[in-house]
Amino acid sequence: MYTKDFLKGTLKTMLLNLLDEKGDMYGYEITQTVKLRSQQEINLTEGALYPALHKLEANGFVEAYTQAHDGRLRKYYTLTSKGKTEAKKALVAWKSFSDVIDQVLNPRKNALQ
Amino acid sequence: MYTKDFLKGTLKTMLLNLLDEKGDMYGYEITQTVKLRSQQEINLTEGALYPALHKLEANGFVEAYTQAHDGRLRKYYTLTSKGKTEAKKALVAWKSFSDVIDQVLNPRKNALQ
DNA sequence: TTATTATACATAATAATATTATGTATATTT
DNA sequence: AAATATACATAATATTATTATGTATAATAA
Repeated sequence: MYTKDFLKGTLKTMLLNLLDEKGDMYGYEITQTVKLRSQQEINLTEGALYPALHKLEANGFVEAYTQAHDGRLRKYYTLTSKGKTEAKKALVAWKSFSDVIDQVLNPRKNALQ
Repeated sequence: MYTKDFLKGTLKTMLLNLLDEKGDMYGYEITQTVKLRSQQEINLTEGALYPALHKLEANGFVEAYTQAHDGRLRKYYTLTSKGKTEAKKALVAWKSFSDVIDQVLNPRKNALQ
């Protein structure tokens, strides 16, 4: 069931697929990209973002390295090969999930019930 | 932000809109309808469904009445006018949310970033 | 005939994950 | 000089899902 994975959030899917598309990114950069792409609708909070990134790392989906930039440290995340596979799976699961919800909310006319 | 409402689930949206479309329904009937329409993908659990229905009732979005049927009691839920308004709002919010997530995952080519 | 499954409701314990608040620190803009 | 932006992180709390458990009747299978 997709349900289990998605009723609780789409954060993991966004993180994995942004890294897959754009290459290495650091946390703050991710928040800005998501804000921009969502027309300011999604404002990732630190309390959600950083624990989620740490969990992806603990699961071996990403690896991290720190780099200085203008006197501040940035922690960059890279997708592992395991993470690339997971990114694709998560994307398919999201599409399936949103289709299924749409089907529940507005079933095809030929469907039963 | 849609985020706040939806990162945590689509259950409320489904409940309100099924009642809006199909008229009065009882809990078990809702689980079967959702299972059928989702091709068995979504299996609403009692621990999620009943508290969610009770909360909708507490918020004045639905009203409940009990009816006997073949020796068993069914608790039917009816949308209130407040609930109808909420159903429409929730449907629009879901569509916006899924569009926004799609936009983050696969931004239009003309978009920045 | 008995056991299992389906129907029908409900709640408690637990897990997962989000929001909010707080903390540290530097750079930039007002 | 103060406020805002950049950059990371964690703790307290809230919400909501899963899982387990409980009660009860009807229908089906062994």
